[in-house]
This record gives sequence, structure tokens and C-alpha cells, in this order.
Amino acid sequence: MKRTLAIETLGNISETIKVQGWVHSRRDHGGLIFIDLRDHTGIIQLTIGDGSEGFGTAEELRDEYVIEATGKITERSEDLKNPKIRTGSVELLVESLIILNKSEALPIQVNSTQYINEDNRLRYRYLDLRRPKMQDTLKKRAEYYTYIRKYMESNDFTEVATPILANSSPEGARDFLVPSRVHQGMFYALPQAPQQFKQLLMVGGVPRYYQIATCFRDEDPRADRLYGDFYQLDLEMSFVDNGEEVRSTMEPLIKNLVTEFGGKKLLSDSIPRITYADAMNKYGSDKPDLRFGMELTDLTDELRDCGFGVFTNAISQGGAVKAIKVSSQFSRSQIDEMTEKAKAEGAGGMPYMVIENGQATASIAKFFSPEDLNKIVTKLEANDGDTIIFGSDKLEKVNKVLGSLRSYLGDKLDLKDPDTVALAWIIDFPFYEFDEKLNKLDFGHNPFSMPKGGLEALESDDKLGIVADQYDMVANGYEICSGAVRNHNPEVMYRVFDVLGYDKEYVESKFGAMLSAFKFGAPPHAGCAFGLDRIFMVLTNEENIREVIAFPKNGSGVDVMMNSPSSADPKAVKELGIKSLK
RNA sequence: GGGCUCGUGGUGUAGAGGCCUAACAUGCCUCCCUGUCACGGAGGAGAUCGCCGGUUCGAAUCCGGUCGAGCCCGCCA
Repeated sequence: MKRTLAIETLGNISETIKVQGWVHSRRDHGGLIFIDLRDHTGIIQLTIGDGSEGFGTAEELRDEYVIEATGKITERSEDLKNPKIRTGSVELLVESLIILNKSEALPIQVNSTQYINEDNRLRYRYLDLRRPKMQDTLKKRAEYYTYIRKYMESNDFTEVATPILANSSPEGARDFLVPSRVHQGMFYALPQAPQQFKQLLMVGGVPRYYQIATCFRDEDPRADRLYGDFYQLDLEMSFVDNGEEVRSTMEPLIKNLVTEFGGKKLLSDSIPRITYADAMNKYGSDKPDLRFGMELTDLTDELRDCGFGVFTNAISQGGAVKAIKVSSQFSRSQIDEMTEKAKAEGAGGMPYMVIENGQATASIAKFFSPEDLNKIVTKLEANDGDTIIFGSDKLEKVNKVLGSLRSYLGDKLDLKDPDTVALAWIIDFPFYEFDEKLNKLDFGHNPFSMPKGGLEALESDDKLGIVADQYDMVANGYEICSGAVRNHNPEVMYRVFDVLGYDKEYVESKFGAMLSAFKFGAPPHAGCAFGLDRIFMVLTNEENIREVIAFPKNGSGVDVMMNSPSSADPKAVKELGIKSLK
């Protein structure tokens, strides 16, 4: 076994050993120097007395010097043991000491848990990574990959690598383009996902494919979304024509990742299937956090003829009135903050009322008759001390605003148990959506999924009612997986685009390879892709996804350590046939 | 592209018109110290308060612009 600073590998008491690592801290008592030596496994105390051969060297040491020490492992006397570190019952009595490399004064401290702003951490990521927490993250992430691979292999999935230099895809996120030198004026694109390749693998006779795939998207990041490249567990299964088979194949892995690997509780052992429509109506989100209730209640019918113009107007214009009940009361400033939140989501304001002594008071209560108030209180089962928050507008807007407030209040009221993971499958996404901005029909998710009901369903007059055989998995309010039963039938493919007004030529120009492949005996197939960074983030209770990878870009896509992106050698640019640079 | 918040010694913060010749913690440098483990003690260096402009007798503090960061909206099939 390689000698590390883990207690198990240090050797026996009074054995003479050699250890290497970084100077975590140094305590100089004049004639006696203590050094905390650190490596990826932990810390051991080195003790050097005046008179020992290494003493002179020990006096020169500074934080983060890299050293090698030789000495005798010695048990500490009872009163000197330090229970805070794993090796605290022993220390190394140093006989000789070598400096392997020095360190300048540090821009960020390694031996501290003090908050450091992220810009500095990323600029000196190699120092940041030395910190025990980041060491643990990297180690745990490697175990996570192993755990996943083991499951996939034991379920007969074959790992296949797909190209990084791929093709631009017309739907979806913005591509990273790579200019071709050999074919000037032409571009590769880094894959947003191996979507088309994995479907071609199905046509290619691979029964079950998986890959821990790097995916590239040039879109603005978020706390739960990396800029540039990120990782997916991408998989696909042939001769599968229903999503349930994919879901039940992958469920055990995710559940075990939560419990066995992550050491957390599942909210429920059986994972609910919730339709997109139900999720939107009950939680105002297609990625609801199910760890708490506070569901949206529809009051449209009850309040159609109420005395409050804001509500009746919304309803008469085809909109809805909904409410959430919160078992809590709020200060003026809290209400203001929530109102700001609602406005940020597009609401005009945040009407609310408070139930006190069996009476509704505050904000908009005065606009309602006792009968209307009674309907509200009854439907929401509201009690003294509850606050009822309303939304009225188009249904989609109401869902969005109240869904956002629900999540916000879940945080504020501490309803999100960090030790519990609530999983759910969201199913039956709408195939088409109405794009308000372009004032036309567009794909809801992706054009590769099979419409439920196939060709026949596409003929429906209610295009917005067509459901895709498409499913997401959500965990604690995060979307962690997206998948679908794929459309492997060229006729259906043409028709899917035809509904949006795209002709055959368009489809062939964009998806030529897939379409022609599908003409040569494509098996039905289905699959999905899990966001590995995001799942790991949930499992480790991190709120920022940049905490779970070694070298993330910052919010504007810059690697502040490596200084990328950067300008290129003009010669290389010229060779690519690119003429104009700013 | 838009909104909100932030920018003060190496690091993390305080200061919110004059008390600032800018404070505290930590780090750094010098010296003392043989049982510390966030060692302790004495001394010292280090910031024109992101940048530009304005208001004012006076600006780290107020205003405008600009640059950078974080979060959110848009975007992310």
C-alpha cells in the first residue's frame, strides 16, 4: 500500500517512515516546532526538537511548502492526543527533513474554511482544490462515476464514445462552432448532446448504449447550470416503445445513488409519475420540489362573480385565479419582498389575505363578500394564522408566479429537508407549444420524440393537445433527467415538421443522416440523459454547480485561471480562412 | 439583452458626508518562546476605498457613467 497520511497506511508505532505532503500550518515554539503535514488523505503532526537534524530546515518552512520528512511514528501521551484529526493519537518525531519545493505567500489561504470570493478561488483553483473539502468532492465524484458505470455495465449497456467534432443542430441551444481548415467556410459544432449519434447506434444494432458524455452549450449559465461543457449520463435502448421501460430500468440506479451512495432518505420509495399538466396546475412548475406541500388551488369557478374587479377581469378574459395557503404570517418587509418576487415573474402585484380569529383581513379581504370569503377559506381549508396568496392572470402566468413564490417560501420557511430527496417523473409533455413572441406554433421540447398516438394523433385539430412521449426526472426542484421514446418512423418525422410548416426538403437538409438511417430498418428505441453535475450537486447539498467540478468557467464563460477564451495566433486564424477579426 | 445585489491592505469584513492621517480578523516580515494543534507574546510592513466624471467648503460614503463579479428573468429542444 502506498504510504499516505491516512492512519491506516502510516505503519506501526516506533516504525521509521518517510512521508510527503504540504505544510498545512507550522507552530514554532522556539526550541520545538510542530508542523501539520497534509496530503489528500488528511493531516499528521510532525514534531521536531532543537538538536534533531531537520530542525534548521523546519525553521525555514512556510505554509504550503512541499516537504518530505523521515522519522519515527510515536504514540502521543494521553494528554497530548488530538481527537480533531484522525491521526491525532500519534505524531511523527522527525529525524530528517527535505524541502521538495517552496511556496510564495499565498493569495488565498488553504488552511482555512473562511469564505473566499469565487473569483479568487477560480483564479487560484489549484490552491482551492488542495482544501480538504474540494479534495473530498473530487474523490467522491470519481466514486460516483464508478458507481454509475458498474450499474450500467451490469445492466448490459455498452459504452460507446461519440464524436466531439460533430455537426451543428438546428434546434435547441446555441452551438459552439469550430471552423474547418480543410473545408474553409464550413464548421463543425461541439455536440449539445450525442442525441443523433446514439439514435444511429440503435439503428446500428447496439441494443443498449450509454456514455458519460461531455455536452457543450453556449447559453448563459445559472447556479445550477454550467457554462460551456457539462456531463450527462446518456443512454438509449432499442426495441423499447414505451417510456416506462426506460424509467423502470434507470430508477434503481437513481434511488441507490440517493440512499446507498448519497446517504440520504427518499421522500417515497415508489417514485410518482406526474403529468406535465398536473405538475403545472398543482405546483406551477415542471420541476416541482415535492418535499413540501403548499399546492396551488384553483379558485376560478368560485370567484367568477366575486366583487374584486382584478379577479373578475382576469377570469372574463379567459384567465384564472389561483391561490396558495401558507401556514405563516409575514411582516411588511417580507410581504414587500414577496411582492417584488411576484412582479419579477410578471405579476402585477401580490394580492393576499390573512386569517385571524376566523376572519379574513389585510390587503384585498375588503373586496369580498362574506360568502366569497367563505368559499375561499373553505376550499383552501384555511385556519387562523394562515396567509393566502393569490395570483390572477392567464393560467400560465398564474402558475409561473405562484410556482415561483411557492419555491421561494419553501426556502424561507425552511420546508426543504436537506437530508431528503424527492424524486418524480414528469411525463406527457406537450409536443407543441405556442410561441407568444413569434406568434406561431413551435416544438415544446424536441422534435425527435414520438407523439403519443403516432401519425393519427398529429392529425388532431387541437395541436396544443398533442402529447409527446417524453419524460423528465426531477429531484428537489431540479430537472435531473430528460428522455423520450424516439420517433423512428420517417413518415411521422416528416409530418411532425409539416405541422409547423417545414417541408420535406427542410427536414432532409437538417436531419438527413437520421432520416436515411431510419429508412433502413430502424428499431423502435427510447432513452434519456441524466445531468450528472446537477445530480451530484443535489447529493452533496451544494447550491452552486461550480462546486462539484474541478475547473468551471465563471458566469461570463471565462476561465479566469487559464485566461480562456483568448486571442489566437493570426497565422492559425488565417489558415482557417477567417478574415475579419475585431 | 433586462432586473437586483456587490466591489475598501494578500484574504474576509467594518466604516454610509467632516470623528478616516481608513478600523478589525487573518495572512505576510522581524524578534522571543520545548507540548502546541486556529499555539502564545512583542514589534513592523501593507489600501490614494474597481475606474472615470459630477455634487459639495469637504466624498470610501451622495449622484451619473463605466468595468468586473454573484443571483434571477430571457435563453437553456
